[in-house]
Amino acid sequence: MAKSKEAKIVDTTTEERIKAAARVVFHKKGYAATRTRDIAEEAGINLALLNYYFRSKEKLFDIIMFETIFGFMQNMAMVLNEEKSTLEKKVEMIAFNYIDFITKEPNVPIFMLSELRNNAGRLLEKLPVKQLIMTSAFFRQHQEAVAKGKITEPNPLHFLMNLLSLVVFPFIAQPLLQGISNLNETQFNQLMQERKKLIPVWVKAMMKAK
Amino acid sequence: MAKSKEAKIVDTTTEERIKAAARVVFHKKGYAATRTRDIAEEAGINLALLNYYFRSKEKLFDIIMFETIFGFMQNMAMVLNEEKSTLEKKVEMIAFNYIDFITKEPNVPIFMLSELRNNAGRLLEKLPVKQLIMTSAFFRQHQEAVAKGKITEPNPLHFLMNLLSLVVFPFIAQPLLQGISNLNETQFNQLMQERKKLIPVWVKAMMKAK
DNA sequence: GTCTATAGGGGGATAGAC
DNA sequence: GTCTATCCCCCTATAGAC
Repeated sequence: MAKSKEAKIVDTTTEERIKAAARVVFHKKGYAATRTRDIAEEAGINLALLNYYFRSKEKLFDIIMFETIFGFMQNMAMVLNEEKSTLEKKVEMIAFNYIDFITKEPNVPIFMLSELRNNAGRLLEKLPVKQLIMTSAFFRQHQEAVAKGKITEPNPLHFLMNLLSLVVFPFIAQPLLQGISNLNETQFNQLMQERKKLIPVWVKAMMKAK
Repeated sequence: MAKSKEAKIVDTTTEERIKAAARVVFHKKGYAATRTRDIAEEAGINLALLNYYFRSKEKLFDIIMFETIFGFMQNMAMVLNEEKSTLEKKVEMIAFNYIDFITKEPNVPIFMLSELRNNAGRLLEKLPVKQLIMTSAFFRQHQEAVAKGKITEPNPLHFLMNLLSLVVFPFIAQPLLQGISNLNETQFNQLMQERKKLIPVWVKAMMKAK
């Protein structure tokens, strides 16, 4: 077996290898800056095969984009819909799961949000995200806590925004943050690991602020 | 004077009109998806003039990118370096100024952070951002508050990340947030206006959390 | 300074051999 | 299914007239 300079994707069907390569390149560069030739090279296949399997760059992109959004939202939807766990436990789960996930896939958030900015309508219409989150146990539990006076801010969207902000934003701003501090990538990731435990504490304090 | 279909940029020098148009298009689409023809059309000039004034797409982009980052950081650096204002006042100022700024320029954060991801080194090296922020009154005041036991989290980077997260992230995630809620743009902006007053309260509570 | 016309190259997609 | 060769459009950049 020939050695390649970099670790490439092997040991699956050709179609899967192209998709895996497309995921890597699209996530890193975005749609416009990605060349189908980059994907072919990353997959270790010929350019013509890409069109043979997926017809066009755009169709391949739509598949990757859909799977990316779905994979990102699925986890959140599952956690937010757990009937048995408390609100506090859900905050812990989101912080823990997403910090681990984004550490492994640091390009996913900004990729998703950049591409959504141009095509939110087309890309989101297939996903029943709205119902899954707005009618979740998370939102119901939030309302109950507000009614009992345990949470001051009555709008659950602020609550969800705050949680996601604290978890996701540092990764998106990573280049800038490393620019103004002197952290290398390892030190930055350590900082993010710390946040797994800090964010639930902070969120609890915010909930009761007035 | 001929009427144009859309409001275009007029009443300045040609060079300024091209820059203003480039700012609009680059901010909206990013470097790769922007065509020089789009910029020329937005500026109401001929494509050749763009190269006459700026030599190349990349050179024009570098100018816009530099000015964008500088404009964004300058305000922050000023606020963080004020010797007279308290830490709490600085938090209020950042929240207030940036929510207004980003409401007017909603594409700037994701544009900046997307493009920085690929070229952080080249694009940040000209800016003395590091010293301006890491040695600021803000960081010194934070350390003093920690010493006095008024703030529990000793790392000022967490503090700055949290503040920026709460302010900036909701704008970046706007398409997704509008997708899962049913807010139109006006309602979304009202939500952001609410945050001007809420964020300082939340941050104060977080500071004392343990 | 501003335009028209065009060179030159890159990138998506396909034809056709194997 | 997979490859090589190639088409052809689009985009950046420039030449040259005015």
